[in-house]
Amino acid sequence: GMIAKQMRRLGASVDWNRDVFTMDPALSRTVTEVFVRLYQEGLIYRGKRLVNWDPVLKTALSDLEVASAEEDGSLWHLRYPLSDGSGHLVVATTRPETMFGDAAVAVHPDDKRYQHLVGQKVRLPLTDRELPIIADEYVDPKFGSGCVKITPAHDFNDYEVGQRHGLPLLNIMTLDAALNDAVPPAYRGLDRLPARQKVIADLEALGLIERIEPHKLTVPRGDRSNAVLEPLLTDQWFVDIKPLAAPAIHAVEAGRIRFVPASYANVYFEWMNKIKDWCISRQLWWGHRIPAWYDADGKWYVGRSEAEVRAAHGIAAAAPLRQDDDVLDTWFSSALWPFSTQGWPQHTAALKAYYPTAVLVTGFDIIFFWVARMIMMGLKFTGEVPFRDVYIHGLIRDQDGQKMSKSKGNVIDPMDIVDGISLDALLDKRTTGLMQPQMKPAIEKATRKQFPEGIAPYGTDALRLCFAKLATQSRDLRFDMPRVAEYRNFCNKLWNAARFVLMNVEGHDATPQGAEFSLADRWIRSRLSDTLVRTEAGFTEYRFDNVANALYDFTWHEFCDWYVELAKAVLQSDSAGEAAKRGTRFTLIDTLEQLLRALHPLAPFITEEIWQRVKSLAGVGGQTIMHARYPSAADIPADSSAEPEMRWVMGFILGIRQIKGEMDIPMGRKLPVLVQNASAQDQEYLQRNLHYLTRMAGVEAPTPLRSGEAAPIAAVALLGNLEILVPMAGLIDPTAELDRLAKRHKKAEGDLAKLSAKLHNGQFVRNAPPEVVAKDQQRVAELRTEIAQLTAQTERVKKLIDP
RNA sequence: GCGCGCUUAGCUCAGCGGUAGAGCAUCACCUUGACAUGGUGGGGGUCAGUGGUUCGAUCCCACUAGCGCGCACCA
Repeated sequence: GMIAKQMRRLGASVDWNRDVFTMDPALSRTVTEVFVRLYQEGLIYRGKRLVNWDPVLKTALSDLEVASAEEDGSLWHLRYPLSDGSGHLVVATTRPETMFGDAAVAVHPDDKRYQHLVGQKVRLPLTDRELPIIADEYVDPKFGSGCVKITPAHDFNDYEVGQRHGLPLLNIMTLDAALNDAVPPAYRGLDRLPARQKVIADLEALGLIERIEPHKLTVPRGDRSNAVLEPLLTDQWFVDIKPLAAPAIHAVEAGRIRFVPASYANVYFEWMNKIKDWCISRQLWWGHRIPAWYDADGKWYVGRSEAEVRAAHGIAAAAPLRQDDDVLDTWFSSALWPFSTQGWPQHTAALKAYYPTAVLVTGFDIIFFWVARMIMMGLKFTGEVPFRDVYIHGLIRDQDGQKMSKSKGNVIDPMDIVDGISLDALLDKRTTGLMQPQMKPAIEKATRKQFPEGIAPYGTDALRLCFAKLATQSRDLRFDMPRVAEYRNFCNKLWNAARFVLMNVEGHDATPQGAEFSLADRWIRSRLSDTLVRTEAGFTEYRFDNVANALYDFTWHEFCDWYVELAKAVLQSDSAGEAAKRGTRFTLIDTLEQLLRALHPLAPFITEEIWQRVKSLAGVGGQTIMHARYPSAADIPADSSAEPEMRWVMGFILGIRQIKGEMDIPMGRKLPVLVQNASAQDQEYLQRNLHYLTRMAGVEAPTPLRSGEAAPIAAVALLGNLEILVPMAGLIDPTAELDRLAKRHKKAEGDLAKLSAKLHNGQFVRNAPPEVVAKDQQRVAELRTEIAQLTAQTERVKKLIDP
């Protein structure tokens, strides 16, 4: 329920009518059906096998649920006396307590030290048993003593050796991992660890311990209980997985399923090629029960129901049948999800429509648990892959790169970012119901430090935009609250931009027919077109970070920073005609409306809210933005003349702003400006865009310097060959201006030195593509002009200081 | 042991053969009629190290160092 609520609050647009639960009757029937079919084909079998046993949860686990970690232990070298009394063999072990389950001692067949002993016997200390000495390639002669005790019922490798040599399986443990009645009375009932102490002590007393050395060993623990697992011989159900894995491997090899990023296919192949049979039975009370029934003799029958079993095997109603108490591994039913949810085994319309799906979006941590098994089961039971693309996103970690977990107390509930949470409530949330209550003070301290005032409310859109931005190809994503704030601010920016647009369009004529479109109008459309090219590419490539960036940059740095400001020059001008104002109003509302649709998948709530007020003004119909078409670059041609002219306008404005900024001249202060060296195009651009330049740069109308007229002492901005002069009298500190010039001069000289060295290299000129060489040559020419201008300017300013 | 990933500005991360980018942080200026959750401008990087390929390497290759992950595992 909580997860469903989170999904709704996060604006997931899923079909809630199809909400189902794995243990719903329909899905349970699918589970049973699959089990029965696999059993009938011989792909599910039951048997006494060595499995990973969790002695705390008292259930079998699959290999995937085992988390191994290196821990410190000891390697005990034990003396096993030879039966003929001629001495002893030394075996090395990390598990001395399992000696009661030994069935042999093994040496390598080529090991000269022990070859002569193969076939003889040793006496197992503390017991009255004798063990054969066998030869097996499994033994590494260089490790330990080169002799290994073989305990087939308590070690996976020893099990294999035992199978090869026909050794007996001696189970010495109970389900609690205590020693059972198969061991000498003195050890019975002891847990394995106390038992180990006692065995060591007793062997020591008998002088049967050669030596003990410290040893690092990998200890398998249950991923839920953290208990040390025991390989234990129990009756379990297994899936014979290789016949299912082969087609699943092929489907990915053949490209019928594509992993994104592609490197995850290797992870998949690595596991699938070495896959082992899947233990699917669990000794838990929660889950799908195994559809197998036992008669009084312990013989089992698999079927869809007890009635079917009785009918199929002619078992009288009076004869007792007992259903298997075990349940299935939860991933067994999960593996069927793509088709169990669509009504399989019936050939439903839903199955036809929604299987396979286009994409599975998931985390890398469940590629084996879930993705691989869905592929195997999907292919097996429908003959088709369950999905075409597997998009693997990274795992959100905390600000220190730690995986979020309840026990670490570093979990952040997305709802607490959306709604905000007080420190007290957050502390409460993180410290109640802890498995390890002793962690509470540390968690409290860390939480207080990180969120001294709790978490502010940021809203769903900010969180979603932030996650999109974080969705790079990397597999760990550090969560960073300032990143959410960044997008909260973005939403605020968008909101205010929309206010501006509405304020200027509501109650005015914004129809495009017969309107005049300014340079800025044409330019912003062209930029929108380019932005949509980028969002389309981002969605296609599953690069949602690129989508978020493209929309962020367009909204903030093109639409707000430039276009809205340029639009003011038209809308607030007395000289601009109605047709021009109409063109700008239309472009404002139209661009905003398309931008909202472009942003909607990432920020569903704010875009809907604004769109409802914008749509009619933009002449767009529809009930909800959710059903509006995503805007397409194909509908908006790029404008190849507006872009360069606008770049010139921006260059002009930025040049003057830089002078003002560095000289600490308030932007509001109108400055007189002269231009020099203007080309025909510069003059044309200048004339056409005076209204933009004066407003955005905060200058009076720039006047061209007449030929022959002496330039006043001025700060200079360069735009190609054009020199923009800001007279310094009374405004600019000449020393500061010299610093500024020197800085730019140094940079230009550095660039020039690098480039000319490159161009003097004959190899470069001969081998590099001509356009690269031409570009560098042009750049060198520009730099030379710039340096000449800067040098001349520096001289002029110097004279001012020291005439 | 096998496989994979990472190392770019103080922080979090893009870029990945042809003049180093963003956000945050930082400094200066700005109560400008959408927005101070803001505006304008600035400072800040020998792109982990070494070698190779190339006219040219942050980008490709090899090795080294550090960090991390997965799988397997020597009793």
